[in-house]
Amino acid sequence: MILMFDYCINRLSAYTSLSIEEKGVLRGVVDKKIKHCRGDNIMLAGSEPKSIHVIYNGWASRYKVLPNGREHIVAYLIPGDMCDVHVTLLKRMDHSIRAETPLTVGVIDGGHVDYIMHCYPNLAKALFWSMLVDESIAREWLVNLAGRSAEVRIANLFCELFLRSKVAGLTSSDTFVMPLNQVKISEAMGLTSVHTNRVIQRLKRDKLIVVNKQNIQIPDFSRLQAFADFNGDYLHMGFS
Amino acid sequence: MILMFDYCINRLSAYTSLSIEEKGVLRGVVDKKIKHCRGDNIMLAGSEPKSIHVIYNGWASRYKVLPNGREHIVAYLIPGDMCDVHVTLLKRMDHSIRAETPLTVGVIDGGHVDYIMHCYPNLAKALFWSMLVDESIAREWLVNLAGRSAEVRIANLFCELFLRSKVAGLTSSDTFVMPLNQVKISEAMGLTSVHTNRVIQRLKRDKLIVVNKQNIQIPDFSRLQAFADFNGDYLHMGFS
DNA sequence: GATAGTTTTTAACATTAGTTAAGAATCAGT
DNA sequence: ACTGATTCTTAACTAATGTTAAAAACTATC
Repeated sequence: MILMFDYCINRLSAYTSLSIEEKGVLRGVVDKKIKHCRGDNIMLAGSEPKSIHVIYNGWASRYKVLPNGREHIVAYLIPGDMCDVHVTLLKRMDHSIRAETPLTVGVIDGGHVDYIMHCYPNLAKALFWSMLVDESIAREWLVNLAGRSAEVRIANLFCELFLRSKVAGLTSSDTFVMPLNQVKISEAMGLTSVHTNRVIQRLKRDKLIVVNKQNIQIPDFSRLQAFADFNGDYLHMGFS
Repeated sequence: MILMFDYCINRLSAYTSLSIEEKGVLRGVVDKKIKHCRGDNIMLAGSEPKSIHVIYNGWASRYKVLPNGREHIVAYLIPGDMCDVHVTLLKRMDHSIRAETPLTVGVIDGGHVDYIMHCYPNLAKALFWSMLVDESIAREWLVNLAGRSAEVRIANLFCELFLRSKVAGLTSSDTFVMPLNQVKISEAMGLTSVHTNRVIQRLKRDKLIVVNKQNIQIPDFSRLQAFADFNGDYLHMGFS
């Protein structure tokens, strides 16, 4: 359980190396852990959270609801990701966050956030950096939705999720865990679940991915990367 | 010319009221003005800019190039917007920025940025806030691309651009200036220019917008808003 | 190992948006 | 006012993705 925070530390370390002290501070400011069931909202659009949340395990999504009732996922959150650092400045959530699997989050409340921001400038920068990487990912998703066919788009998503999982320390060799079903993929990719299914079948048939329950193996990353027109620069984690 | 910076100050004022001193500091840190021709790159993906840029007049776009040569616009920048505050943390640009009209930018170089960040915490927060609003806009664009039909999508864009122009102080009553052609709209909306044209004709025919050269009049904003399924919360500027 | 719930798969058909290419209208510079 | 360049518009045709609904394959639980 002590290791829970390490996914987050791994991720921030892609930006800057954290001192033993800084890592200790990060672990120390977590006030409590909360467990959520799949489907629970961690945070609702319009709310004004006073604390920030770090995902220990499980996946979550940022999503918005359209008037026709359809829900659109604008980001996936994996272990180590922080949910809402931006509320230090934006006051109100402009989207909701939901647990997409059973999930545990660490809660760092407002006072502790302020403490980090004032006393640990290097940590503060790392937190802002992680927000900006989220922004960069959103921009790449825009290109993905606007300019790539369904097949290339989904292949691109798998490349991203594999690398993000890898940086967090969640992969074993060429395999990562993708605990979301095809409906959730379709809600993020702007496709129907039927079409998402057609596309994933083709990716499997062409051995670009090998799926075994929730484990996705990428037998040849560079082949998938080429097919997907994927360039990892936007993750700002030192990939070409 | 002294008033050039006011669009930016207007925008930041939607977040926090700036003191006379702070406004003076912002104006004072601008080292030089640069004029760009339409089509000029202000900043290239992969570069490591040391200064930040504020748009005085004219419009720009953030864009990425796909291997097939197609260019995708991921954000429009209007007078008062800052191009690249995030390079204080992200080092490399993950996208390019281009002047889409003749354009003047103010340049604030690195030293001055550091000075603001250290000595004017309120200003520093305002700059970070503007980045986070950009991120929020990117998320809304994701929903727009993934979940709305071409007609509603473009209507939504016009709502956004009208309100952003209004906050910057660029509108006169119900009219704003949209200096980009239909090709540029299509590059942002993930549509072909032919289809963009079809859609804009329908919006004009239904009097949701009235176009006169580069002036776009919105005779009944609430009607356009309803058609567009637009909710301005994501702009974080106090709209419902 | 039977049952209910969830997720994936299939199929037939409908619709939106893309493609290509050409013509009309508008604009900028002389 | 004339010319060339740009932008907008139209048309006929194509392709990608959406829609609906039902069946099959899993998964978890008793």
